[in-house]
Amino acid sequence: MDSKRYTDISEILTQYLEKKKMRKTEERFMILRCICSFPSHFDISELSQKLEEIKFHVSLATLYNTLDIFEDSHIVVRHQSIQSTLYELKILAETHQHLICTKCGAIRDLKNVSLKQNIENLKIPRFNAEYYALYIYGICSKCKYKLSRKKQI
Amino acid sequence: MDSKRYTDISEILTQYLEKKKMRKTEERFMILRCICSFPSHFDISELSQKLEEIKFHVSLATLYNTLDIFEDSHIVVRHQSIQSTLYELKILAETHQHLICTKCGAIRDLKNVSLKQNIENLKIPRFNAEYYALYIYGICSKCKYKLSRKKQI
DNA sequence: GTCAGTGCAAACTTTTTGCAACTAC
DNA sequence: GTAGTTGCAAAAAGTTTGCACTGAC
Repeated sequence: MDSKRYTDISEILTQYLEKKKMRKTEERFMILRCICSFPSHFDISELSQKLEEIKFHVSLATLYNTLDIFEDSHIVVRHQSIQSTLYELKILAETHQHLICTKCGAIRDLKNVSLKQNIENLKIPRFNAEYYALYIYGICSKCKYKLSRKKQI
Repeated sequence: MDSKRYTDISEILTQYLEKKKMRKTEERFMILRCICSFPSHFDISELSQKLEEIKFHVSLATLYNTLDIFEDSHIVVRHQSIQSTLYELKILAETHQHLICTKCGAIRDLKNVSLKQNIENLKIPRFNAEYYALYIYGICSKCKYKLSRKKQI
């Protein structure tokens, strides 16, 4: 687990909970610690599985509830994918754009710094932008390969 | 209903079905005709409702199946929103730049031509880009106004 | 001690599937 | 005629909710 990252982000959570007069439960911090160990996107079932692995049982209701809190406190961002909802640490999501294959649903990250700056520097009237998500849809190389083989047969 | 638009798009569907050796059923063309009458995004239940209104009953299974075909033939694009899946005619979806208020959930469209061109001209290795969606999250002017009034009280 | 937070299971929503009936070709 | 489509209902998958118990404050 990335303990440096966890230390920084847990401070954000602490301040958020204090500001909202919510309780600092063991579950909330353990879930956050677990999320910090994911290198990229994850869904509820992967998170639940990882928590079971370290013998820390949390109910589904609590996971959903906690991720709503993390989303509201801008610790994670939510991506709606075809199968289920994916989450990602916001600090990771800020550095990239998403490539989504419309055949298999796989998500890849694209890092284009100038595009990132272009979007962040947009002047939008009557709107306070906080963060963004760019999804580029298409066919990944694996599926393209499969499709081209199908045609040959 | 926009019959000019329907005439053009039904031609795309006809060619797609012939190419794939699939049947040109009444349902498929009536669903397309109905979709052409939506000015913007719609979901399955809105589409179903609109079809009932014109006394053309179609089962849910057929609607889902048909929209998969329309997506594959690039007639519609799919947006995963929090509540349910939204669809939109691809020709309407020229601007995929959405502003989403994190307080009230309102969606506004942003038209920034240079950003659009920037994204469309991206060179992405091992990925065939087809279309994109940019979601910028933040606070809309209405909610900002409400928040500022709250603080005064 | 109090009430927000949690666990569990049931409920709910959206989407998919199996199968019989139908129809475009 | 036949195989692709459709309708219907049941099933599956993901998420939310109700309620009793627990523990942070």
